[in-house]
Amino acid sequence: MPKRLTRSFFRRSVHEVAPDLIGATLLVGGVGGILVEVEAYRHDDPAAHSFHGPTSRNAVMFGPPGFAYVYRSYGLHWCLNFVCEPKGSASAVLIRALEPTTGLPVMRRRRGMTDPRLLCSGPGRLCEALAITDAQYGLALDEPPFALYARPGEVDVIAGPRIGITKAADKPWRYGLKDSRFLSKPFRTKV
DNA sequence: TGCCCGATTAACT
DNA sequence: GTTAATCGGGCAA
Repeated sequence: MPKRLTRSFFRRSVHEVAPDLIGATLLVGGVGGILVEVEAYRHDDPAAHSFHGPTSRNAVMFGPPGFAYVYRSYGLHWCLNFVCEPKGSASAVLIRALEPTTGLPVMRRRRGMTDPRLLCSGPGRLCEALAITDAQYGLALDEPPFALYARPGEVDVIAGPRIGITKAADKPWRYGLKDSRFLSKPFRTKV
């Protein structure tokens, strides 16, 4: 079994942590798979929830790294982030997609569909499949129900613009597993 | 206090 | 391609 990641893994720049998460395995309550798509958000990034300073929603982003930031998106969906960098820098990695490997029947039931490519390909879909809600807000990522495992070897990581934002939309801070069929959207191949 | 918009998704035309 | 569902945050008044 690959090495277990501890919270010290997150004590680095969000732009080092984010690409290093691609290929790692995330399980929540024993259900999950291989991370194939994430995005980095920095405290000085106008698109980041922490940009305007601490609020009750983003408070965990201003705490120590290695904890879960969960927020409601569009009043409907939950989105999962991993807090990074030294305490107070308020940076986080948005977990956008994973390749389901463990607990497929549970995920199919929660999502109400069977196509494995639609189970966790998108931040809201992923949270529904893994049963992430505000109940996981602020929990440590190296303790149950979370379990993270380092990727077994090197992988091809590709970068591109982030999705669904209008501010700082030109920054290539979306990272993905090259040629994965489980991305929420394909990365535009360079011409 | 009220208004607009957003790190989305599924179901439409 | 467009749109409804649905609600907290930021900002103007």
